[in-house]
Amino acid sequence: MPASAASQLVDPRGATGRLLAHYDAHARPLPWRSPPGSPPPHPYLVWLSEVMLQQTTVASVEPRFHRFVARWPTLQSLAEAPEEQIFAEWAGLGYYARARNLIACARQVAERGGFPTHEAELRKLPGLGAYTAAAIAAIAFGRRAVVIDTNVARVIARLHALDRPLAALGPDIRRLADSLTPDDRPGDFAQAMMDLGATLCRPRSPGCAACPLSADCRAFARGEPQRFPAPAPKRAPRQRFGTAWWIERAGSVWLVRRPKHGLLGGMAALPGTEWGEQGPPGGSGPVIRHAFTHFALDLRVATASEPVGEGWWQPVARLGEAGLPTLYMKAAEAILAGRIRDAA
DNA sequence: GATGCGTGGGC
DNA sequence: TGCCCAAGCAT
Repeated sequence: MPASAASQLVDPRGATGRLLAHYDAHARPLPWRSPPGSPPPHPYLVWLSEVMLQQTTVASVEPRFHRFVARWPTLQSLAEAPEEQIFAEWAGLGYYARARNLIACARQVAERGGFPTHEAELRKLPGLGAYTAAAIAAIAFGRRAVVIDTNVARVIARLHALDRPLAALGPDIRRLADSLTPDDRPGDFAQAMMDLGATLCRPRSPGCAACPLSADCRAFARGEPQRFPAPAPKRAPRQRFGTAWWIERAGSVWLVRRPKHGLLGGMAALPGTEWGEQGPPGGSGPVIRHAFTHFALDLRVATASEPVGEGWWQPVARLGEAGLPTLYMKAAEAILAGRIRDAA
């Protein structure tokens, strides 16, 4: 790929060199990362961490990554693990399609005897999109790949003072990121850009005084770098209502598994009604308020006596092992907290 | 290109 | 408290 006209605006080698020097001195030590300039981590660890990090913060991922690796130290062990155990280990991390794709990907890769080492082949695996395929190619295999996540996109938008929303900047961001990406150390470069976005070039209150790219940055030169790029337009929040059933016998509660696809797909759950726009539902029992990305849910947790649908009895004392998503953990906690209050 | 898909933390 | 945001992907 030839250097684009953008290289007249930002000197690729100069800016890239300053960025990598800053990374060599300030790279955050992370459990899935090897120090700058050293051999890369095992592709299994790069893949696992990258999938966990999709739309999820480092702070949330760290403890979960340790647990996953302790339980399934190799790709082969993960590929052979029962699905329910993997779902349970993922519970609370969110975006559960990632767990489904993780399982499918592990099995495919085990079958073929290892990860492909080129971006285009990685891109075909379940759960690996443009970002993750490029990140694994660069970080695990040292391939030159244009790695663009939300951090990189924001850094690029500020370097060039692009003030439209990121959704409208895709092709521009890609071209400019390409022109900045070096042939050497592409993995370190990608991680350096992401570190920069996470620690200095933050969405709000960017730390330009310590930034190795401030001399290259048009947004900095204009002042108010936090104005770039423009925020995404907001969507009107929606409200839904539903009822879940707490069915308990002899110290166990009746759980079901949600359908494979859609919201919380494949995860353990309390049985309940569909969630609709009409409400709030009648009946008695605590109401849980839970904010999903695209709607808010008021869920009444009502007690019932007869098991509903296919499911299993889960001992209440071991509810934590059931792998319930956060919504249902909150529902269970509301029931159990009410019980403690009643006893007092 | 837009929409559906979780959750926790920061301010 | 409410809002914004996070190492995105699939359709």
